[in-house]
Amino acid sequence: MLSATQTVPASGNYNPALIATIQSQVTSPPRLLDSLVDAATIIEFDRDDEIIFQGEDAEYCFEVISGCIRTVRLLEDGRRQVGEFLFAGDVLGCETAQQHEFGAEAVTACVLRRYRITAIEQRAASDIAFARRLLRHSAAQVRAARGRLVLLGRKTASERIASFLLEMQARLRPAARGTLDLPMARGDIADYLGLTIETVCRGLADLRHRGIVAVERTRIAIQDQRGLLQAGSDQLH
Amino acid sequence: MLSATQTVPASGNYNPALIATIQSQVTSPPRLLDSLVDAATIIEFDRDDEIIFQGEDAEYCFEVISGCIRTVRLLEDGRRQVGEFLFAGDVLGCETAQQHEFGAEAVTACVLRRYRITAIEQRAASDIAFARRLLRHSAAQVRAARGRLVLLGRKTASERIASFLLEMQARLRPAARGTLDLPMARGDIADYLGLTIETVCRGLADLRHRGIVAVERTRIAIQDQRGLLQAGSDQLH
DNA sequence: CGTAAGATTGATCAGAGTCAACGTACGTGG
DNA sequence: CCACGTACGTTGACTCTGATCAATCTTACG
Repeated sequence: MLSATQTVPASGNYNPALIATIQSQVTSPPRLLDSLVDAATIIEFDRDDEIIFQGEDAEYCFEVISGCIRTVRLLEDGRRQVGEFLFAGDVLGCETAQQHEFGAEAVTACVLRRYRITAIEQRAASDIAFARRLLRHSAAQVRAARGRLVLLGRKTASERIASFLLEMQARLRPAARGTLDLPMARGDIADYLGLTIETVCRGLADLRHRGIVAVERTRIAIQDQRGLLQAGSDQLH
Repeated sequence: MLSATQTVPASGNYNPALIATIQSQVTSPPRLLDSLVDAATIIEFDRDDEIIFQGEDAEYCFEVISGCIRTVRLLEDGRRQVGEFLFAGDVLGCETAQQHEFGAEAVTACVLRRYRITAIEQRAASDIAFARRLLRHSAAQVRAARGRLVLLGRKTASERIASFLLEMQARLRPAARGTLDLPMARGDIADYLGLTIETVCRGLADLRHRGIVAVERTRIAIQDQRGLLQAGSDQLH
């Protein structure tokens, strides 16, 4: 199963452009786990490799150097919910719980930096600036998850899909002007949005017919930003 | 609107039994904000009072002394999502964001202790044990919100209702043996579970017909615990 | 070039939403 | 103390969104 190849301990020479941080993290030039980088191990995974098993004891957490990860919760009968997608710069599994309640899988081939959770906890116990950075990160995670409650609880299929594209637009560095290259397949999007593959397709087709996006398999061109915003119903009351 | 009556500053003489902590918090006898109690103000609210307005600048956070609170997000067209219910001992709005992204309203008349967020941040900057307690709390919030993603994204109406009853059973001290007195109305439950009022009623009726619960308005008697667990599909893969 | 995995589209079905009527409990005021 | 009114809860009939089942198309890759 775990076909991960473990490479040399972190050499520290990563490509900063790859890890350009996004959105909320823009304010914190020293990234979340930077100060622990020397204690980390670089690990690579192939597409669909299991990075964290659902229910596994929480021993490690990971920072994404490149590639895309999904977190996943499986119900007994096979129903699947994707918790989040992670991209370069994002951190995975550092909410200290006894067990990882979501699994994590590689959406694309990816490179991660692995940290011991105990190391993080020790650092948090002695370095207050570090603890506060963790706290900020954690608060951002809370807000992100709660935002998704609205999407899953109250939005229609097309709204969910429009919101999803807006989120990806904000988080993915657009390939070309207004063009997104989605790393994940329709099934992953469906399980992220609480829909089926077919409904995701139809939702995209709907946005296409309305002239809002052009869809070419995994490549999405956003042609009407205002229309997409409107279609997403993201504005609050 | 705000018919809150502001009383004397915290006298510190609350009923500990009322605030008996639950579930995850059981491990931390010194409660989250105990050390700041002297800087807090006691505030009371009537049923349906607005405690935090959606979009309001984040200046205060609250600890529930008694009563029940709901956090709420409204979309422009009136669709509503309840983020969480809070009971005695729970803490509200201490995830430091610029604004409160959910509003908060009193489900029942309630008594709160109000803290300045700046006070919390200052304390977190100087007291590392406090910062770690905040971190634990925040991590618990992340896990709770993510658990709800599965419920909203992948569970059927009856499963959501069963899960809800199980959650309330765990969080509410049962009135009598196996009996829950729900403080919230059907509409609140519906908006918490991403359903309509009617579907909540039908779901309860369904559980009743299956001999799992007895329903009498706001009072729910759980007659078949195993059946309820099964109906909730809460076991993971 | 052939195969397989993924994406799309169509037809049909079912679960939950909507609309409407009715029941029940509680609080208020006569 | 009772009668009424209101808010909330329940149930039924019907509708509609999104799921399911099935067929076809496209692309990537061996």
